[in-house]
Amino acid sequence: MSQWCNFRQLLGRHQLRPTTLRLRVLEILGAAPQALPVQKILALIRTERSVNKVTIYRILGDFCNLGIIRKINPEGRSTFYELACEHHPPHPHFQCRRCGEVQCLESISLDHLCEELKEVLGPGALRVEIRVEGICPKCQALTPKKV
Amino acid sequence: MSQWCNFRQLLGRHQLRPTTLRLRVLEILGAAPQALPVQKILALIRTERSVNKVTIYRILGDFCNLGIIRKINPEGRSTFYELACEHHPPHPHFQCRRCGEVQCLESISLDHLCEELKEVLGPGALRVEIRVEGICPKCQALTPKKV
DNA sequence: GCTCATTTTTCAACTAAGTTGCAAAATAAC
DNA sequence: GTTATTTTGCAACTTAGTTGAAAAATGAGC
Ligand SMILES: [Mn+2]
Ligand SMILES: [Mn+2]
Ligand SMILES: [Zn+2]
Ligand SMILES: [Zn+2]
Repeated sequence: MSQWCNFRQLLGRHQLRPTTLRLRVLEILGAAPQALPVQKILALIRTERSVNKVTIYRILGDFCNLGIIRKINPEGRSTFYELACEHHPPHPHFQCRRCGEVQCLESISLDHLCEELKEVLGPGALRVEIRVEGICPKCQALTPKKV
Repeated sequence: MSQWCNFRQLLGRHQLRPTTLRLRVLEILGAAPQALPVQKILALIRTERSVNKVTIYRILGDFCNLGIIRKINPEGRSTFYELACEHHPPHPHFQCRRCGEVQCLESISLDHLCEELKEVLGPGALRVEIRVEGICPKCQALTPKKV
């Protein structure tokens, strides 16, 4: 998604050392066209080297607390993550019931919807997560509708 | 939430026998002013009798597949459920970062927001889940903001 | 370069939610 | 009452994520 960020600089701004793993996690999230589950991130790194899952969980947890990445809670047991840099303002997501993938609906601004919601919610609302559920085009194609 | 439904009838319509446990689950969800986590449902029933968690998971799973109840995926590891009868059309939810409770924002109609989203999504969208995150009034009161 | 303090990564063990297959119990149909 | 079907329970398992403490890597001061 974002080749535009300087990840070393980003980490520095948050007093985090630019270790190989931290940079790799950011690169992976930055290159992904969609939000990724932890397992996928782990698997990608493990094609190159060995890592302990605890390390990845801790890296993701730290990034999330600092607001560098966003955590997404989709249907199912695994959590997904995506970059939260200025090139990726918050947006709704689409999750496929078949394959479980989580697509970004970047064309839909959350700001607009949030305005409506905030009228009712007041200032207590810190974040809004919108998840649309359905069948993705890829899966639709696999099982064409019977006529 | 809903004392207005005839649960025996509801189960009958779906060819499910009106067993004590199934009715109890519906009553609990119907009486709750908010969505409940599985653990809470289990705990409530266990104040009255002994139950195996598997049974509850199966009852909730069946209800969910039949559209009798709705599953909510909040932050955290436990799933929440709520009645999905005609008295409870889909609506956004508010989840507190402190206590984790999931309140229903019934005053906000999803239909309106869905219209906007559907323009972009086409007919592939089967369901929309909106989750607002923040601090609930109860928890706000416990930790008053420092002036 | 060497020493010490701090940060990062690993390891092993654990927790908690949810699942599976099958047996026991309850219920309905005959 | 006997039998077939549905529901519930039991035990064992899976999977995502967590914990605490040790080992390894790094950085600062010398
Ligand atoms: Mn996204
Ligand atoms: Mn609700
Ligand atoms: Zn799909
Ligand atoms: Zn609260």
